[in-house]
Amino acid sequence: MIKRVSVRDVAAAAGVSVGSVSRVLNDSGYASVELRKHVLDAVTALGYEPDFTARHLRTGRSKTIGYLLPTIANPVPAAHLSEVEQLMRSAGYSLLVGSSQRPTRDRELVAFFENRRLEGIIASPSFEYPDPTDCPFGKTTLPVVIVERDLGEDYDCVLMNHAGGMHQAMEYLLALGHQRIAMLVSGANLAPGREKLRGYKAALGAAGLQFDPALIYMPESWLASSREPVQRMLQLPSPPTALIALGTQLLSGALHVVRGRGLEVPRDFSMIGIGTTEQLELMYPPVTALRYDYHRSAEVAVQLMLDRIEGTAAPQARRVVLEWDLVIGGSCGQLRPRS
Amino acid sequence: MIKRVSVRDVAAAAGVSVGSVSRVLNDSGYASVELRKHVLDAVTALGYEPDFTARHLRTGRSKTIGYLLPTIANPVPAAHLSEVEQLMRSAGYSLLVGSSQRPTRDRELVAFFENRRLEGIIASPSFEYPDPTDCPFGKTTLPVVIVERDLGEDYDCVLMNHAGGMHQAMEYLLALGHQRIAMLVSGANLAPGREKLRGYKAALGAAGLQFDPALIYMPESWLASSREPVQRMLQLPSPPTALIALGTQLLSGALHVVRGRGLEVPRDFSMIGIGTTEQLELMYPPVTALRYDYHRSAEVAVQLMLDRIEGTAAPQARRVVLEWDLVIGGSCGQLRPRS
DNA sequence: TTGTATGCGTTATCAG
DNA sequence: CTGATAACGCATACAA
Repeated sequence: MIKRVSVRDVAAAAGVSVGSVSRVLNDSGYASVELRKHVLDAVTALGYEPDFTARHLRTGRSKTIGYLLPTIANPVPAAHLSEVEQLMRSAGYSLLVGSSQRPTRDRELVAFFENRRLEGIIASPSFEYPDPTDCPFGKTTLPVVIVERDLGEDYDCVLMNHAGGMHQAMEYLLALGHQRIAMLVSGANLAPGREKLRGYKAALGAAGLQFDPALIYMPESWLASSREPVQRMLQLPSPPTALIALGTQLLSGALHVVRGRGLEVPRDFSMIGIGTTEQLELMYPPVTALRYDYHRSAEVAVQLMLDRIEGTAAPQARRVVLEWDLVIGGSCGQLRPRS
Repeated sequence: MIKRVSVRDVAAAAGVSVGSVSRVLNDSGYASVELRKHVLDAVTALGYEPDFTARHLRTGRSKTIGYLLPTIANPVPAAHLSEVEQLMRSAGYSLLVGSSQRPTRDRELVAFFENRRLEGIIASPSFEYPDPTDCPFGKTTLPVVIVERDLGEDYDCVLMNHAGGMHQAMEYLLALGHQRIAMLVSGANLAPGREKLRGYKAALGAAGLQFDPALIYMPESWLASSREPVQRMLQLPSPPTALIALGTQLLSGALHVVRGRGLEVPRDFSMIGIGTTEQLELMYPPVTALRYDYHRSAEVAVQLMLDRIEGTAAPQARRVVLEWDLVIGGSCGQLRPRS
């Protein structure tokens, strides 16, 4: 443990009291120009920087928030985390990151964040806790902002209009004449997956079409291959003529199977994918896709959190729903009669 | 600021002194069974948990380390971060994450980590600072472990044998008869890219072949498309017959161009990629690739760090170099005479 | 074996 | 306007 310069050293060097040093540095209370100068000179001379921990202990403000997510290895949440980290840092806060891996650890991490006196939690838990009494965030007094999960009306949250995004994608394909449209989405047990399925069904219903479970593939894990299920779908008596794959891996697997069967995109088969702006720019040929604006989502999450911390927010929970952009590429075509 | 239970409350409830409470909880000094029982009962009754910050201020141990990287949005470092976070947490440490984005911010983050009295820094800086006097880690007294960067002999570091990995890949292709082998690698300015180029040249030299810069594409950014450069290469008078693309995006772009020119893999053209175990499992058709064991790398980084923190490490810096596995898939074939 | 008292580095509340 | 001093919650040297 190395000796560091403290307020006392500064006070001694400046020939003033510790209280005065603190007042100058925090612009609290009064300080004559002369005294201020002495203090500031001593500060630069000694290279003094106030200690974060001591300040935290005294003021109760840790200037740190926790970010809880299932795993940082999943690139989409990781991109969100990255944005939040930047925005929070420019607002003067640090990020303590916790990956829960297992649902049971959601709870542990919240307890841990609380014990470290963080000022808030931004979370995408690995489970949605339908029973509010055993929700990990139920007892905490910390401000909580939920991202991409639906934990009910009690929490500030920012989520995407997955149903609406899917609806857009479906309407686009339906307008091109497609009627047998497959859907590949991961995370059946969470809001994003559930809502997408809802949007899918709604669009189908609005078009007066029947829902066929054989055209749906919803793995729980984001690490899942779509090759076998797509293979199966294409062997159906009445195979799909279009496919919506909301996952990079899901899309590439499907693309491979489709091409392997001699189908050409978009002539014989239409596809819609998903991705961030960066991912979509790299795809070639350009695929028609829902574009995820993780930057905007992060912005909202940070704003909700800061409003809570500063206390400028109304007491009731706020729900912000963001829309998807359907970016038209070249992977969809008019349905052609089967040969 | 809500009132929390403190040692004093526990002491009062147990009818003992604060010192005794502390001793019982930390197993330091003596404590009779009876006293211990009283304390423990009071602790559970009140739900007391020692305050992290106060303990930190008192003991000087923050039980937190900083992880510095260019951006969490890049999936490969993010996977590494994810592993480190888990391992560190089971060792009782938290991770404060900082993405530098710009090289100038490497320095800011180190200062910040120092100010918060973290116990160490695991870093993949965005620049390698050839001049040791202006290295951001030069002045810090914190233990530092460098990941996937070469900052010289003064730092503990864990890196991959990129030259060796590339050498393996080259030998494999050379043995198949290929002589014109293209190389696509990002990060020309950092150790991973630089070393891969070195391995490439070495393998070429060992085989008595000439180095041709026209077969090299080394963008600085990990977000870069390989389509145009590969297009150019295939139009050369003497085009490559094989290609090593060490990046998922680089590979998929190249694959698209190659197929677009009517070449079939592996019959007409051989390719070698890169990825984590999870990524490789999802690729289809299975591609021959260098497998990155980020788990192992994280393990080593954490061990190096813990050895430093616990002080069990020898004073001199340790350099751990890990090998790549060349996983044979189905994307490479014997060179066939040109038609 | 246990209790008391001091200090970690701040900020904040008082007098002066 | 400024200086002394008391906390914040804990660990520990020392006294009992």
